[in-house]
Amino acid sequence: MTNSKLIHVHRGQEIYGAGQDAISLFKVCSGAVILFMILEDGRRQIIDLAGPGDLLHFELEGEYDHFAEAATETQLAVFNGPSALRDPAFLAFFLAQTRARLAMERRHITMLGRKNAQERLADFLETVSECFVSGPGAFELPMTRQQVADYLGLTLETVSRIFARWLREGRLVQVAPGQYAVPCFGDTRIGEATKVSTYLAA
Amino acid sequence: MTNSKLIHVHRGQEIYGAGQDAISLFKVCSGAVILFMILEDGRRQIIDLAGPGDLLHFELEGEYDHFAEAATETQLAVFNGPSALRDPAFLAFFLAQTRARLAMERRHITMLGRKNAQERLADFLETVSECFVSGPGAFELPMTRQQVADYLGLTLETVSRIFARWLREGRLVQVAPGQYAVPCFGDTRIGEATKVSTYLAA
DNA sequence: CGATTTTTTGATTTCAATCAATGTTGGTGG
DNA sequence: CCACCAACATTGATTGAAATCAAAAAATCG
Repeated sequence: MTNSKLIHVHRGQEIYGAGQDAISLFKVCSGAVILFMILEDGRRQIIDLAGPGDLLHFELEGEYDHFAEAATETQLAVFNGPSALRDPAFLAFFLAQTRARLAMERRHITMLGRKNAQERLADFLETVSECFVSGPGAFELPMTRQQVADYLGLTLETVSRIFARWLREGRLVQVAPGQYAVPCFGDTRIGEATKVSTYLAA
Repeated sequence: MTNSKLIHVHRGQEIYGAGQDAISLFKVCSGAVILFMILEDGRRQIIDLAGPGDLLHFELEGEYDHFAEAATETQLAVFNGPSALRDPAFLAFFLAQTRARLAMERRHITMLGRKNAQERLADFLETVSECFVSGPGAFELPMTRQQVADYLGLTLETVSRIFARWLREGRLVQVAPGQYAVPCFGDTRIGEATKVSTYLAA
């Protein structure tokens, strides 16, 4: 059995940063972690949002090239990479996570390169609604407008305006602070196959 | 020893496509391969440009979610994924390639989300100049303007305009069709540490 | 309850997209 | 060998989506 220890990190706390030596692997047990890069002049781009079950990175040696920070109160399992990979079950998990992350990043690249602001936000809310369910048809958005903007390659003003418009038009409903719902969910007139992103950005 | 067979693919020929079953792993021996995704309405985003030594993908089962096409005349080594991975040396290579691809994609995401057109092209030419060397300070660009644009999330007109400006200003020199050089290379007044991308986009 | 952070909203600007020709290059067959 | 065709590239004029600049309003926290 691969052994690990559990740690708790607070909202906003850095887990690791660019330039530091990669020693441990981290798996999210609860909460959410943002992974991001920062350019010399301070521009920030969030690469991914890791939720329960996700590994944060796949480095076994050398330095990190990015940052990891808790977006909410978070529990992490910490592993020693090289020794954990000797466990065939862990290796299989590691490889599966790797493939999932690569696929996620391909989608992210396609989104940033070819989609407009509305499509980006719609895609993002769809992803979040699948990963951070908080009730029937409702989901938690564990990020500020600035963080959403940094994920989508937009400004916080643009994100705020699109949220405002969708809420005004009733495409999106705020059920609690940080919690939203898309009313078309379960609406049989629209059909089960309707994607949230298609509905929102229509 | 992990066994493989060699195949040749012509410029423009598809190697695999989204929806097909992933059976084989491919390693580029010579030439260049573009990896891309296509949206329902035809918008295309190139995810990566694979050169000699690179694996094209890391799927061992299931369907591809993207396309691979030869950008030039290309030689590929084809492996059976599951059996190749039983070779520890191949597994190490596979993991290293995986990490390299993830890092590349993080940079790509950051570029698309936060950099302007000039910075994107400068970054790209820097990457290409390291991977496709064709002489002292010169490099081969194995792609059309449209392909460059599809990699950078721009239009071909925008790419063409920036190329034209840099060539006019002498920041970039065309040494042959499809081959360019950045004159600051080896210019001791600028210093060895000068990055091509910094110089071009300045 | 005051102070700070976060969000909203409005006015204006800007960079790249789009629309529209024109020019070049490379491959093919007469 | 050269003329022609198709793919590729350039260049210009104009538009448009999102960024930027600038306050004001809400939410969060000690």
